[in-house]
Amino acid sequence: MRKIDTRRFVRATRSTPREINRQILLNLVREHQPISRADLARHMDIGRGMITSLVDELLAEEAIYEGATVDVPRGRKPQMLFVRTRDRLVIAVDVRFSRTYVMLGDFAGNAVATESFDTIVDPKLFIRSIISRTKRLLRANRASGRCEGIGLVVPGMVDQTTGRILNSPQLGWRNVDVRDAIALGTGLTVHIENAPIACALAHVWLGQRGRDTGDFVYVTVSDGVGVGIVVNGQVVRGHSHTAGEFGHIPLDLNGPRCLCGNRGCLEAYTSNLATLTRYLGRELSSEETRELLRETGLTIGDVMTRAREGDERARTALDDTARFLGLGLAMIINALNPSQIVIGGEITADWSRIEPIVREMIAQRALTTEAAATPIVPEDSDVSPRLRGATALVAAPLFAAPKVA
Amino acid sequence: MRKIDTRRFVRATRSTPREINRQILLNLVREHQPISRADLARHMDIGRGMITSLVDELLAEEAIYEGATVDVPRGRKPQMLFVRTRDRLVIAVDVRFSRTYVMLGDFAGNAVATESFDTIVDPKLFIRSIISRTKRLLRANRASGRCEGIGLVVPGMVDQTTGRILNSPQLGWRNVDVRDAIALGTGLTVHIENAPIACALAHVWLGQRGRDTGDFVYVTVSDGVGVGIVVNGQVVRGHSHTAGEFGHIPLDLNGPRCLCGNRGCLEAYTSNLATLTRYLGRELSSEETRELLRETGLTIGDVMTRAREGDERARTALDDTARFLGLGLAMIINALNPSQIVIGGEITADWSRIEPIVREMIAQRALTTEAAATPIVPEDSDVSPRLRGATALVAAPLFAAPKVA
DNA sequence: AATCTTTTGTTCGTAGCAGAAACAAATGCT
DNA sequence: AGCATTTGTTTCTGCTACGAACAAAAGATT
Repeated sequence: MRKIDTRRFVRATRSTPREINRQILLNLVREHQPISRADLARHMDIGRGMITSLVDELLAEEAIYEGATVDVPRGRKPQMLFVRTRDRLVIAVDVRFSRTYVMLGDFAGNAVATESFDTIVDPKLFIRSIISRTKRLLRANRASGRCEGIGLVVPGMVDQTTGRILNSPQLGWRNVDVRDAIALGTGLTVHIENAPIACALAHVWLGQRGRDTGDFVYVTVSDGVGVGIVVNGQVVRGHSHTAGEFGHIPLDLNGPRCLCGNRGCLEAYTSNLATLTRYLGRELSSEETRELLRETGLTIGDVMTRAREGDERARTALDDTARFLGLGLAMIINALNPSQIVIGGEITADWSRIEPIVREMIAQRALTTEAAATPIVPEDSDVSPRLRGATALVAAPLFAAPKVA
Repeated sequence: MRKIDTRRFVRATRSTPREINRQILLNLVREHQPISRADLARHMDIGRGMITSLVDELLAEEAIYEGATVDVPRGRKPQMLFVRTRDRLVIAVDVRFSRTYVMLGDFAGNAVATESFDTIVDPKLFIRSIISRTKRLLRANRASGRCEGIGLVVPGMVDQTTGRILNSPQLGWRNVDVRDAIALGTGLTVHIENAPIACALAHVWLGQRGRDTGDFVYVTVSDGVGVGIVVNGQVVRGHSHTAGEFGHIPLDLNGPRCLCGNRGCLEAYTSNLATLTRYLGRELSSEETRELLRETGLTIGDVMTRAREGDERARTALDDTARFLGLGLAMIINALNPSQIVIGGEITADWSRIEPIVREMIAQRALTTEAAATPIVPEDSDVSPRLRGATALVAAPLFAAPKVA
């Protein structure tokens, strides 16, 4: 049940039913392909005549294509339909603290070409670099006419209405217009999104088909801890674009100092940085620790390897991380009761070690047995979830439900 | 942007545009009444002919009515339209731990008659009592033909699909069918909802008109601490009906024992019971404390009165409650970044004392200045928010956006 | 081999509804 | 009285969902 916002509603016109049914049909093809017109008619509980008309429209727009006919026991052989994904391309960009990754990929999230470069801190130079790299990638792969947009994933808050990056502590950017600048330079439509939200979107749109993704929470554990929330099939961005900051909810008011300035934030216990400093027996927020990490080049991967090899201190550090992560996930479960939680980040590589500890903590704090049984699944994509997110930013709007009422 | 659920979508038919526009019009009348047809045409950016046809339909159904004409500087005087609320009645029921309140009220939330009785613990007897009281109230007020349904607000988890109360610790009910039993006995449609969610719904549908209620959080501080979440204009119920349990997120893992069995839950610091036991210098979960409270009959209202009269211990107890509430609200702000937080419960009576402390804690923990400035407003209705919530359960569906796609 | 059955996909006529324009009504101003 | 202005109704047009009839394609049956 949704209230109609009387300030920004969308009135229905004569063509609204067609738009809606067209989009339903497109999504049915997406999730059931290959599928015949007759099957679509049965799924939609509608006459086959209507289907023919809608399919003709989608074929004309090249949103879908006809494949081969298929053998059936009796009657005329049905002609199968597919959505066109292979030759619809996307430039996906993942901007991180130290490096930026650029991928030319198709609508299904498959990579055609990838490259990366050290992240340029100056926004103007960064934008110029993205524009020239985009042009070069498209030329090199003869993809100029087939690219449907650029998706940009950034660590930080994004205002979707203006396309500006409001605040990215990691990059040191504040109120920077990236979207329109890149759009102007390349002539392509550009979508920007905050990283955990984009990962959640990728899970919704590029995840295994047939899965219910109406409400879930995506938790990324990397340098920080980010959360993307999906409720009622929609992403939650927050009134001032900061929803999902579970990472800065305190587990202990007297806990270790967090980079945000407060004490005892979840992130100060479970981020890769936190695990590393705990492994080193150091203070998280001190400049010396960061210096030490830079010098030694020690990564969370190293700690995980050492734990597997029997290093007791590494094991304890990881087990503690798992324990605190479990507490954090229990909070999310109590707050939002999602149908599942998806975990992304390096620590999923050792998920079989981490999961039992996480589950135990959740069992302790969850209020019902159903909530305690909330599935916690590691992200399982080969391609970077962020690059898939960037891809989804471009592809998803073409399949989304039309906004009405 | 919403994904279409290919398992339970609603296809558009020839009459879908009409349903949508009809509902938009109805909501425009609701929020702008009195309003003329010509004004509606301007608001909806549509021909006046279309409006005439839609209005005729709504008039025939008696959803709206025509009022007097109004003086305008030039031209024909417009005929004003209103939604019919006065003689559309609702039985609103608020089930609490010790007493149950029943109200016969109109669609706008105004009370016609009220009564209350000691809550009957046995579900069957309770249902029988509700049925007979409903019949009596309707007869006594000559309202039999004008009652459009029963709204029932309960403390606990409700499954909306089956209408069963899954679990209500306060009442000791588990998997009890209340909806269908009362519907059968009265011949009226019955809606049940969990209390904080219903309060949030009342705020959306019966609150001051013209306010943006697309996303906010409703926090009730009474015997426990409950939270109703509204995102994208819709209520969040959670996958197994337990969303909004911020009350059981821990502030301190070694804190006071909570009734849920864990330690340091927000509720164990800020519920009325918690404040009372802190005032008494006692342990919350012990049976003795509950016994003592029953004997002395001390309520949170008494503590607030004493604080106003200068009782130092009462002041400290309330200030501490405010401090912990501030921490809890900061968590909610970081997690969901709502456009505002509405507070309900007894402590709002002394809001001017509580607010500064709450604001200070939020300022400390919020991540951005915008988030720190999230308005925290006390519920300001004269009628019980829960009874208004029960009313909204019945009234709201008639104004909701049609489910499509 | 001809015919029947079954299933797929197309075409066509009908009817419901949005959209636009013409029309009627009501009122103040000149 | 005539004109301007605004509100509300009616009428006509055209788009599109809906349903039925039709054509096509294949195996099964006689």
